[in-house]
Order: sequence, then C-alpha cells, then structure tokens
Amino acid sequence: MDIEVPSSLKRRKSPQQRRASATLEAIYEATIQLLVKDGLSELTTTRVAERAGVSVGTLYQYFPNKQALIYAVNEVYLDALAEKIKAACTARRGDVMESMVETLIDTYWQAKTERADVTRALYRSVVEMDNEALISAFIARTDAAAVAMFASASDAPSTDPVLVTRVILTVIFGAVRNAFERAVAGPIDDGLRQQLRIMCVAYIRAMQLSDPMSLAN
Amino acid sequence: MDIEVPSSLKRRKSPQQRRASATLEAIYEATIQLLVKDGLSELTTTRVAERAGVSVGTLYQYFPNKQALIYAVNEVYLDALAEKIKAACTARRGDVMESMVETLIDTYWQAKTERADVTRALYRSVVEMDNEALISAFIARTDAAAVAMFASASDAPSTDPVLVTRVILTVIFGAVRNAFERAVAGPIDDGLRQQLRIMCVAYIRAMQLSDPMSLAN
DNA sequence: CCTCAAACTGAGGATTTATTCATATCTTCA
DNA sequence: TGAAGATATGAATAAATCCTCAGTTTGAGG
Repeated sequence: MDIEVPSSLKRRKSPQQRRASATLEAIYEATIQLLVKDGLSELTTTRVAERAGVSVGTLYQYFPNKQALIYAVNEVYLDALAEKIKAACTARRGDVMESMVETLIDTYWQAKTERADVTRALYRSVVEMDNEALISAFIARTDAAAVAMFASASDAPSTDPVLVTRVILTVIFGAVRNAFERAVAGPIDDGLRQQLRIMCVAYIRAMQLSDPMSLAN
Repeated sequence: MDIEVPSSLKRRKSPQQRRASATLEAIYEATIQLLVKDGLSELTTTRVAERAGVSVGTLYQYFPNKQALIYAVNEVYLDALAEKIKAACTARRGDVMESMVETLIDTYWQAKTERADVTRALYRSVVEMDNEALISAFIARTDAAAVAMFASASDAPSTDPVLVTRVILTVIFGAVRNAFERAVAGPIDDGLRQQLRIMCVAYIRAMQLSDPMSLAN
C-alpha cells in the first residue's frame, strides 16, 4: 500500500537559516502563480526563479530537477488538505452518520473551491508525473481518518465500514473533480453540493436499512 | 455552452485515398501505444511517426502541431464513448429509473475498464491541453442523451430532470475517474461498481419520495 | 499509357530549456 | 572579529525536439 517517493523527486536540502525558508516559500508561491497563469507546459525553472526573485541556481539547490519542484508543491497542498479533512473527521467523532457525510462533503468542497484557480492548476499539474506515492499517501490518510470517524458513529451500519468509507470518499472526491471539469473556467455549481449531500445520505440510509442489526430497533 | 475548437488544433486535411486513411489510422494507433508506454512527456512527433511506419513530414501533413495530434486522439476516443452512452440511453427509453441508472453505470464502467491502460493514458494526456471544446462537447452530448432517457421514465420524478441527470453523470464519471486514481496501476475495484449502483438508486428513490406527485400512488 | 494531384520523405534549421559550477555573498557563533 | 558553513549567483553547456520544405513516389481518371 505504501509507495515510496522516487529518489529523483526528493528535495535536495532543507533550509536552515531564515532567509532560506523565505526563498523556498517564494519559490513555491511563484510556481503556483505560474501554473495558474500559464499551465505546466509553459513553466520553466528560469521563469520560476525569476518570479520568485532568486536565481535559477538557487532553485537547484533545493530541488534536483523541475519534476521535484512540481512534486513538492503538490505535496504541500495535499498534506494541508489531508490535515483539514482529518481535523474535520476528528471533530465529528461519535456523531450521527448523516452529519458526518455532510461535514465531509462541505469540508472538501470548501477546500477545493475557495481557490478554484489553484485547484484547477494543481489538478492539471499532478497528472504528468510519477505521483503514485503522493496520491496513495493522501488516500491512506483520508481513508483512515474517515473510517475512524464512521466507525464511531452512534448509528453506524454493520456493513463493512472500510468499503462504505471508500465508496463515499471516491464519490465525493470524484464528483468534485468532475464538477471542476464541467465548469470550464467559471465558478463551481453549488447545486451539486446539495445533491451530493442528499445522495450520500440516501446511500447511508440504504446501508442502514439493509443492515440486519437495524431490525432490532 | 458551445466552445469552438482552437484553430491551432484543427486537423490540416482529411485523407482522400485509401492509403492516406491507413496512414492516419497508424498514426493514431502509434500515438496511443506510446502514450500508454511512456506517457505524454516522452511523446515526440518523430517517435510517433517512426512507430507508425511513416515519416515525420507525413504526420505534419495531417496535424499542424503536436497538440493537435493529442487532441485528435482524444476526440476520436470521446466521440466513440459518447456514442456508446447515447446508444445505451436510447435502448432504455421508457424503462424504469432504476434500470436506467444501472445501465448508465455499467455502460460507462465497461467502456472505461475494458482497456484500462488506454483509459489511464488518455486521462493523463487530455489534461495539459486546450481541451475545453472537447470536454464541453462530450458533456453536452451525454447530458442530452441521459436527460432524454430519464424524462421518458415511467416513474420519472417531477424534480428538475436536468439537475438530477447532471448530478448522476457527475457522480458516475467522477467516481470512475477517482477509482482509476486509487488503483495506481492495478485493476479497478469492481466492488465500487455495485455500491455506485446502490447509491444512485437510493438517490433516485429519495427524489421520488420527496416528489409531491408520488403521493398520488 | 500519361498526367496531375495526392501522399510521402527525412535531413537539418531554429529555438527552447534543464541543469551545472566556479565564484561571490551572507550568517552564525566561538 | 574572523573563520566556516550556508546560501545565492547567472553565464555557459549540452541536449532535445518541433516543424519545414524541396524534392520524390504513388495512385486515379481519362
């Protein structure tokens, strides 16, 4: 399940002094800005360095190559996202299934739409890359957090909780992504969020009904 | 809603003689094979021509540039996919909502998984491209086909059929794509398909229940 | 069989871009 | 203060790749 990061994508060194941290931060920021503005195909290390206000050489002190830079940017983004989801899951422990799914949807939705341009740019940038480690780490973290949450539900169905979780996350993550594709460049249709909540809740109800334990009520 | 194809991506000329059609076909095939094998970043026009058994010059007689080639390959693929979906929708006219969704899921699932490697390769290749026209044409066609189908259902809910259709398609397309991302390189988990059917059916039931008309029964 | 358009060839021009490294400048802290 | 490590510089290198075009071959219709 755990896939290790290809060595060619590992960062070269970590900043030790304060100015180095600032440099790194500027590089990340510049990369995102350029990805948003012109897309991956127009992104060159020289341009990134220029926009970040440093020289190319500096960039190459932290990243062994261009790929590693893109990788790192996505890593930071996904780490933050996974963290948000995890926090939301923890906060809902012991609650009812229904409000759990809604929290999950709203949290993810919010995170993705609050900076739609960045979301779109990164969706595009991860693709053409050796991103298996990245994706699988993200999946593992979110799956674990959600499974733990759902298992703690006061009305948890006795159906395989891992399966149910996986289905729900797949649907939420996938639907949101598809919504971004549909909305070519404009805003994301919020009506979908409502319907997604209805659909997931309906699914959970269906799980609870088909559950032999529920007859006890 | 209709977005036109950027002129820089338009095909240069259409084949008139039989050998030209064969050449074009060979170029498409070679492109797909290379995308599957090495990905977009390793794809060069020279390599495509070589594998297709023609010279680069020939390739450039049909496509003004590399992008246009990738574009065309995806266009052919999406056209075929949209056609399959349309056919399935037509075949289910007048049926019950439930079997309609299931057909939709199974058709799309089948189409995407029967050649998973190609699916994956194309998912990756469309991204870094001016693909708005492509996507919106596909969406328009499938939406129209599905809306028409659902509207003909004997048990159609009176809820906005366009909304319901959009939600269902978004969820199906999105979930399938996410399933591909989760299954790094291996086979796609078929358990998800079952659950997706359950979820969509549950959603439709919920729509029908909240429907004032349904009280008439 | 002959002619003309369609189809094909592929070496090379032009440009772009990733990455290095010898050198210079800052920070820290003893 | 001064030495040593950390950080930054950016011209230069080396490689890759897109795409053109002048010329050749093929096929179809008369």
